Amino acid sequence: MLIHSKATEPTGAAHDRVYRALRLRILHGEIHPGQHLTLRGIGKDFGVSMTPAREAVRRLVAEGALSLSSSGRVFTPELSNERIEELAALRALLEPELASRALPRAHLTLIERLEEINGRVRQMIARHDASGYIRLNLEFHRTLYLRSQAPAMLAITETVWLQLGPTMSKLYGQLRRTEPPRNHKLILAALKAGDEPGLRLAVRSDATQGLRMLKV
Amino acid sequence: MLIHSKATEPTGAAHDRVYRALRLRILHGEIHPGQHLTLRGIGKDFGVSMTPAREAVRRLVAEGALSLSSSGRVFTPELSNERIEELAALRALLEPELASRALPRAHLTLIERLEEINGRVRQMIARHDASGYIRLNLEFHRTLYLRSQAPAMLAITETVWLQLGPTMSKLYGQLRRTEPPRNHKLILAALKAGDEPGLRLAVRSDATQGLRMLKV
DNA sequence: CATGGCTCTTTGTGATCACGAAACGACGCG
DNA sequence: CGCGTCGTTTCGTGATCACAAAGAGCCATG
Repeated sequence: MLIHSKATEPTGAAHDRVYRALRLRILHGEIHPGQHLTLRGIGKDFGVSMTPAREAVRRLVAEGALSLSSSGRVFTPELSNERIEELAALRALLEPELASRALPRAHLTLIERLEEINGRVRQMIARHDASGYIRLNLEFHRTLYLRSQAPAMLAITETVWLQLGPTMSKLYGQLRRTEPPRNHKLILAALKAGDEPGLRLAVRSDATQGLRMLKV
Repeated sequence: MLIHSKATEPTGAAHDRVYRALRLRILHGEIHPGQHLTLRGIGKDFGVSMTPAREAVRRLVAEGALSLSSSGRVFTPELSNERIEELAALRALLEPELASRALPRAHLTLIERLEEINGRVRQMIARHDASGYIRLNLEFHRTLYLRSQAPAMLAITETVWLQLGPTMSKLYGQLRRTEPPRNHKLILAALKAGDEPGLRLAVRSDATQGLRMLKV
């Protein structure tokens, strides 16, 4: 089997393609906590052999997005209460800092883009699309934090999101009521006003509020 | 080649053994920034094939300890000024929080152990052992932070150390003067006094002071 | 009906190989 | 003497295979 391989994807190595696809599925909460994955199954899904699948999985394990049992079986971790609180504390520590660094660089075009994303967040809430809600909520935050010009800090923050991914889907899947993104409005207001303490507070609240409901 | 394999190491998979060994070498600054590594070379060093070497390298790349060029060549990254400042800011953000969480649990036996480690840090400074200094300095911090019962936060902090590893070795290799660990004494004093703001300040200073000298 | 052992299947691990691309070196031309 | 060009070597990538261990299912026995 030496032919085929890409066929549709002109860029990037196979293991990287598998990694990115799996990462998005985990980040968007499309894989349930405790669900098992097999290297041969992943390889078959993406039309590659075990080798690239193994590398992608290893990378995700290193980032905390996946766990492996003593025998090497791979699965999405089920987070304990302490772990959830700790990851929420990390978000509360990192994200206000990122937002604060983005504030002096947040011009009107950025704010308008954030408002547009926020509108789509509202749509997802209205149609009870949990996965779409998570995806657009993260896009809202990432769009803001990208302005902070702190790639290492943003990368670490994203690994925290990644670890929370499967658990968050459980939360928003259970979430029945259509709660409007109040904290997002506060974030936008603080951005417009150049209110740094208010921005930090709003971001911190937004990062921690939802996770409080996750406690078993 | 189906025989041999372990022979000396009864526990753990081969890729994990390679990963841990490489990780320590990077963390202790025994690999210079910009130095190239080859999978076949790593495999030969550890008596394994390319497969476990590749997995170990991939994992370290995921943690930011190694970089790979567009063609897949692996090397320790040379950090830019902005990157160093950002990683220092991350240390300044994370480590005071870890120390603060450890404070209520820091009993006398822990403080005595920290003082013993600190004494060995002084020895390393006296004998101009850069690698040993880095190793014991990290052990000082990790011993304290382990008490905070925040494994995810500690793990992220260690990846920050890992990214700084090769660059730190350059710093301490150039460091001629025998500077005593003043901040470590401040940390120990604050721990004994139960002085939480003082502890945060001392830890923050210790995390950022050395890195200021690294700016090119 | 529960439980223990047995076999067959599934799965991860590591070694090896073919392939293409990048790096390296030397030679020759200007 | 400098520089480009071509052949050689080195390297990463992905596929495939043998192997061991863990799982799952099943039957027999208490």
